[in-house]
Amino acid sequence: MTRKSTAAPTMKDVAAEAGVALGTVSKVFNNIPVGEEYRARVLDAARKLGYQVNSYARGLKTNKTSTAALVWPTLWHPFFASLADAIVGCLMKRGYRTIVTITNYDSTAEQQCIDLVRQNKVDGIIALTYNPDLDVGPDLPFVSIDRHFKAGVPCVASDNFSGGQLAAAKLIELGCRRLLFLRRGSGVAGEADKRRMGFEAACREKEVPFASLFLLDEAGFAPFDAFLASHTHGGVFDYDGIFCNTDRLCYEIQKRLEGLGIHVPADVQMIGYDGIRKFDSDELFCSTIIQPVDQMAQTAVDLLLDDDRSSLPALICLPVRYQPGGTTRDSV
Amino acid sequence: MTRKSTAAPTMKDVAAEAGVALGTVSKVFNNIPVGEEYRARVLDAARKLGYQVNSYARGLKTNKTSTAALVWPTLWHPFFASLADAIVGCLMKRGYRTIVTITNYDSTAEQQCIDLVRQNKVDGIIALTYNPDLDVGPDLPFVSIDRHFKAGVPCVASDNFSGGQLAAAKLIELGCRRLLFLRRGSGVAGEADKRRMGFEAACREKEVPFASLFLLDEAGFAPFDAFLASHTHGGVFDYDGIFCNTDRLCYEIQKRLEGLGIHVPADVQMIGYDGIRKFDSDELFCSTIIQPVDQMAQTAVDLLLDDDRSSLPALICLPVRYQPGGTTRDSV
DNA sequence: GCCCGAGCGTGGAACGTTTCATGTAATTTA
DNA sequence: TAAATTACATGAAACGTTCCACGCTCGGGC
Repeated sequence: MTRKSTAAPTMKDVAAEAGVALGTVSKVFNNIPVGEEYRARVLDAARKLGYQVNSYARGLKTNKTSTAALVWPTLWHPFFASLADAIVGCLMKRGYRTIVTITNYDSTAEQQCIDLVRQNKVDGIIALTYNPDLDVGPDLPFVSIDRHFKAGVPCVASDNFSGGQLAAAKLIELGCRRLLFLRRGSGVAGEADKRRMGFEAACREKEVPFASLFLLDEAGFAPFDAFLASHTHGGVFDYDGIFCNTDRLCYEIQKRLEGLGIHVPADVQMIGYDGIRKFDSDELFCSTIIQPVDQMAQTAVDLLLDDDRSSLPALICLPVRYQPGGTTRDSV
Repeated sequence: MTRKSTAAPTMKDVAAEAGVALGTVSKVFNNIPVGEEYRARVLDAARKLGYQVNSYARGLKTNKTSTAALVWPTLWHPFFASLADAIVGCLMKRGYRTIVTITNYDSTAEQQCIDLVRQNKVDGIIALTYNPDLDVGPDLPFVSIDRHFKAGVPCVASDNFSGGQLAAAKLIELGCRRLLFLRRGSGVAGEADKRRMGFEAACREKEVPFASLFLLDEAGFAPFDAFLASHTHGGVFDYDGIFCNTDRLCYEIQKRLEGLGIHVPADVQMIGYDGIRKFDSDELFCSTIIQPVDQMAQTAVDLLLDDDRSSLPALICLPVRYQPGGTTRDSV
């Protein structure tokens, strides 16, 4: 009787059952060449005993865990959820499991999650964070999504600048004469603000008048309402094209405009950013700049797992595309 | 020189640095009483060296991993995403990390994921699956969401039967004279079909005529279109109330009806099921029966982690509630 | 027919913890 | 004051792997 029947069988049990040495069993489960005769005996014994490799013992010994961690703001929001889904899928395809931690957009929680998963000896971390001076620690592959750190941390993002340009160009092409950019938050650094910069660059180039408005979180929609009031003359809003830096904001602003009797896209045309779809159908919430979610996920995973981490790019911008979705006059 | 400076420090290093025995360091990190003097020395040394417990060594020794696994169909769909988000949050609060695996609704993948995470020595599994005869294996806490297995596997679900009753009662209360139930798929066993059973029970009780229609996946909307055609007389659809077993289906059917010039809620009132919201705002897609997502998550986690697994309930039904969302005439 | 090398299975050390039996010093009891 | 008891730090064994040095066997070359 090698061990109590309730405990999980170990390699030692398999070795005894198969009549081979411990090292031979190990080789079989690591795909290291072993005589056919032996391999068969080991596999039979393993099947008979219901043996499974203990990944904790393996992780202790090898310092490799086949586990990556995701440090994520939320799974609630469809954009983050779809990106998380794609990343988990890519990691699974490469034989990695994924530990998911959720920060709720909180800087402190972000640091805690990173410390926590580091302690867990994961092989790498993919994070989407808001804390600009996060300590990602040494010696562990780290890929950031959509946030560009100073340190040697590679960042995968959609081409925000081009996306902003594209949105402005589309609105102009569709006949708008005066454009408005809207976003939440205040930071003018980092990836997020490149959408505005691209937008403004395109407006300047085409000599179309524009304004940019930041909606601070604490102020709600008050700044927008004020802007709307002060730029409405004779019941007509001066601006006939709006680019919002997320689909969500676009949707909210649209509802606000409709509530005031301003029709979209008849009176004002609008474009959002992200490419969020209703349920998992094809239908968009608004005309939008679509982020290449699958490609971003694939790129992030490749960057995280691939060997040559000595020469990592600082920033990878992936191409975006425009698609009409009901808030512009090109919608079918 | 205790060890190369590039490798992570171990308890042995901390013990040497603090001038105490290995066992003492272990006690400190397990909150086992230790003299104040010693505790302080150990904590100082650990801080100085940047020591962190190696959870793989600990897991190997204790056979406890502080890790749970989620076997999930997708993170794409907002209902599943929000439930996953809530579960991960509950687990984090209790000091557990979560490994997420994604099955894409595939029965084979479901079994593979379960085998995979079992091999990983997780402390428990929470799953939302479609394969009715999944082998969940022995000796590992397992909680199923929304799917009731035969075996001793506890299931957490919303009160589907009451939800169906509630939907029918609401439609009748709002003036509907003839009701239709719609769902995808075919299985008449399990939790999913209880929504129909509750619906039909309420219709019978109140003596309101009704029909139930199953939309097989391969047939698309053809069965519905046929039903619609054969029950439309003089341009008027016989049925003035529809209960769909998901918000998604409700939304799709609504669009289909509107496309045919049948107005919701003026001509037909509709109620869905799930309580999905647009983005993370409060706005619903349709009038709906809301599942108590947070409570389901909390219950599942409690069930998974709490000690007394000898007397587990087979099924826990959590209360649902109705909320108008634009597809019924009680919407504001 | 002998020797050398290739090929391959063997057994043990090591990974970083936890835990338990052991030993020592401090405190209490008669 | 001596013995008994408590309190607590100690160090080694064990958890289930991986991996390397070792040694056995077999075959080819001269």
